[in-house]
Amino acid sequence: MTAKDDTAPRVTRRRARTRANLLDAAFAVFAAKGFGRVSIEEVCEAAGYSRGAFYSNFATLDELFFALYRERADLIAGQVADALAQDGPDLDVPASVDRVTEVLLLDVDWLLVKTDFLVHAARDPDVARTLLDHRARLRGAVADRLGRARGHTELPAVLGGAEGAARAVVAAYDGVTTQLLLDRDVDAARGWLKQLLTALLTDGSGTPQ
Amino acid sequence: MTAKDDTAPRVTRRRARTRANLLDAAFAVFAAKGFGRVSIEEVCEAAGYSRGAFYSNFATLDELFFALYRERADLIAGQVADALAQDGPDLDVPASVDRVTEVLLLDVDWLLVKTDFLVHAARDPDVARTLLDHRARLRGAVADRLGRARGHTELPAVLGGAEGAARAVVAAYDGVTTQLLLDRDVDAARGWLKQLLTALLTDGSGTPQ
DNA sequence: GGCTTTCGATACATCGATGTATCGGATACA
DNA sequence: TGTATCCGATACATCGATGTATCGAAAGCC
Repeated sequence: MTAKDDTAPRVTRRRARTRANLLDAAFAVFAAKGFGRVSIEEVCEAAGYSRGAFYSNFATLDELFFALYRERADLIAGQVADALAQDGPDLDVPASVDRVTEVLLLDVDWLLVKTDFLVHAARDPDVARTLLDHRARLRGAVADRLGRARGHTELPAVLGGAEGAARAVVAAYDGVTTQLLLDRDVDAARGWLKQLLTALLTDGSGTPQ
Repeated sequence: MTAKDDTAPRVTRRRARTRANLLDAAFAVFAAKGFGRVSIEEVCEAAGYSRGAFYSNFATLDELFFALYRERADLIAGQVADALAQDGPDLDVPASVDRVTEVLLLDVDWLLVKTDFLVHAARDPDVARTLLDHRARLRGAVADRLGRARGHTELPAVLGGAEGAARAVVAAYDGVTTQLLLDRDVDAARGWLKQLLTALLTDGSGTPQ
């Protein structure tokens, strides 16, 4: 009964460090070369370990990729939730759009890795389920926020309520991401996403210019 | 002077057939497994040839992929141009949206391959240039068509003219594509894209429901 | 500080994919 | 139909990546 956990390992600190180092290095390598063109060896080399360390922590490169995605996606989801929560009880659409846009289009490397993961998920129903869950959670947060937007503007009826509007927000984000991956112009993408979201959410009567 | 071409080869029919067969087989295999997980051998096996045939027609798998993308992208671009040209001198937005949506979301396999190509292009500036050119051509066709839309509705001012509206159309298409790759629901995607485009192009006063 | 457990490095065996060189058969042209 | 050319199949050499088994060393616990 002195054991704190059934499967408590005796040594954990070093292991946790190397695992985190491997994940960080993998993120950089994946972003630079693309998941499909990276070998286990390359990840280990970038992290400063040998393959022994890898196989001690992961069974396959897919497993590492999956863990990496999960980690970073949760991070971003938290940041978005924070950005949405910074409003008062009433929603200020332009301000929210600014903050969320800032968070979502912060790191091009993340968009690259995320797209690799999308390609991966598009062929594997189980992985697709995971990604769809993440997206649903994000969409839900946006819809919740929009549902409480009784303050400033009404949503366009064409989209079909807060849920539809949230889907539109996600679609706009995905669309702008695609262009950003090609031209790598983060500032243009941010401005463009703001413009799109404004057009979608304010029925054209929000910001005339 | 009897030669019809400087570099005219003496035998061409068989070669053209096998090349086309290889491209078709590669399309199917790429769609099923993803470019990053396909070997030259697999493509040849699917096409019913040996690797000798491959190396006689292509230098590398990337070269085949590039040719494949070019071929199909031109095909789709033509179909979109046709769909846009079917209107009279005045533009009927809902009808055009219907036709273009039909063409763009016809084949999920093509969307899969196209996304693989996007991932590829995102890491290679030269390839990115090619993809950006294709997109610019499509966008230009849409903008042209929208520019002549003096008939039914005015475009929302937020988007900034026909050029901006065309960018919005492409972004909506990309965004819907992302979702479609995950849930594989073509009908839902079509309906959703129509809804999005309507919301973007008609300022909310087009189709109230 | 001694002892046990775990982590990660090294070495090895294996497998698959790639690219090339060569050869037999098919194809177009006279 | 004969023939020169081209195309694609076969066989081989090579290389890189993977996975495993083993061992030395670091880390935690007493």
